[in-house]
Amino acid sequence: MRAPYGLNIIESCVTCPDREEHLFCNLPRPVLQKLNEIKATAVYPKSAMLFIEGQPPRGVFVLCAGKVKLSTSSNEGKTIITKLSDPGDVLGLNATISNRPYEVTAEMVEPGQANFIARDAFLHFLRENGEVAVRVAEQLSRNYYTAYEEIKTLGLTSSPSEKFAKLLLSWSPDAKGTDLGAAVRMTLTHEEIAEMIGTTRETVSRLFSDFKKKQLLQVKGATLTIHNRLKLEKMVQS
Amino acid sequence: MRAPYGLNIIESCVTCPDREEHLFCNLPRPVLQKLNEIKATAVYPKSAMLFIEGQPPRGVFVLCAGKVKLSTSSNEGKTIITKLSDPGDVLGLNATISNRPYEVTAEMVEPGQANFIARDAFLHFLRENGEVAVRVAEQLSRNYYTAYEEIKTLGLTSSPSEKFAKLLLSWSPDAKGTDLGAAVRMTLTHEEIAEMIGTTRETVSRLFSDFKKKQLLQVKGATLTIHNRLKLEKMVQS
DNA sequence: GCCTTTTGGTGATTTCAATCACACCCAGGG
DNA sequence: CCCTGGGTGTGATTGAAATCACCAAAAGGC
Repeated sequence: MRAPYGLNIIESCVTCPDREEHLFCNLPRPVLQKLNEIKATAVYPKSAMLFIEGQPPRGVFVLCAGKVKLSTSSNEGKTIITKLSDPGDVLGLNATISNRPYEVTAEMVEPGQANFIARDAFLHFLRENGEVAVRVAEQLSRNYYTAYEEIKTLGLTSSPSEKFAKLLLSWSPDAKGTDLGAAVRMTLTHEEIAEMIGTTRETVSRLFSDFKKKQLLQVKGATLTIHNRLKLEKMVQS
Repeated sequence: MRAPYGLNIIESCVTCPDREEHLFCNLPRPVLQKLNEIKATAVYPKSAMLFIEGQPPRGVFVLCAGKVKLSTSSNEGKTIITKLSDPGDVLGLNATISNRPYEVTAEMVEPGQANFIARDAFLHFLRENGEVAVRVAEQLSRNYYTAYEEIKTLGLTSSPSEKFAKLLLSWSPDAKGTDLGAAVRMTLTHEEIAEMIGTTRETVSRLFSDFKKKQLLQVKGATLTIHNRLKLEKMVQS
């Protein structure tokens, strides 16, 4: 069973930007073949939910194309976005491994495609393929580190401006330590940015104004360019 | 090589309160025997540091006795306490598995004892003992969930009073949903509580006053008793 | 026991972001 | 074309917690 426009695990891996980061990249062909047998590919429109926080874990989703927003909400309606996932990411891994409810909601923010692997088949596959199990452990460990970074940001970063600077820097990981202006395509609304740094829409609006005034960045349509990366770096404490 | 006062992995496990939670409990004797061969037991005084945030991972520590405080600091001196570990917990696991620097500082808050297993020996041991590797994956997954809970608390819980209520509830996990007063021994200073819920010492002081006034709790020496658990539960949102 | 140090209590003041309240822009649909 | 609605900019007001500034109480050290 082939994916609608030819994207499946094998092919998506060919284009992985950073192969060691991805669970199923650089596996021997026969193993990939087995993976292809147990996966089911589907296309998702914008705003489709792959899974919702609290649901029992059905299995994992390997994102092939599109962007996914991972978020949690309090029952009062406040929402935090914890991660934006790109193609290659494996979603729902923790819940599937530990058989606990999904801890986040995964929603497509750009239409795309994902391979679904049901829990039973996935666990069975892991048991048969030790090397993949090791990768899963490594991936879990990475997830943990990401979560820990988030804790440090939320717990130790005091001001919204600092968190905002941190976020901007995370968007232009290249040109680290240099003063070169990096251009990033920004698809998020101010509301969503607010949910990423734990503040309000209005504050994000004001932050954009301030940062523009301070010559730190520039916005033209959906393109955000960062001038003065060094100043931004000086703003983040830890 | 026996531990100074007879506590080693095998014996500490006999007293595990919740065995499935612990990495090395209920393993077959020969496996435990191998573990005993590669471990080194040491006694630590109060305030001893097992490891410090940022250090390269030397290995894991299995806590046998005492209490350990895990914390992170910003370079501005602000500190958050992310966890208090009890006997049976494995410390430094993530760093050791993924060969990244320790992400936290582990400091004894009560004098105690721990078994140290050096990284190389530990990884070798895991490779030889698949069943333990699986437990490691499960433990990593649990660590992730704990971290995620922390994120939810930090990101979605607005007021200090709510976080304080949450913390108090986490201290009396028994009598869930009942109105029975639970007594807890409290060894933390207000300063440390502040570091756990991300607020200031003064605010914690005021919270204690408020909660006493509202008949929610009572403090006598180091013993804290919680009345009105139900009201506390109503205070926490998610 | 006394003296130092750490910890805890509480008022007064300040500050910074949330909230409220609009007004504006611009894209898409009928 | 206008009209609707989501997204955005910005002032005014408010409020809750940080900060500052003490003092009191307890815990150790000798």
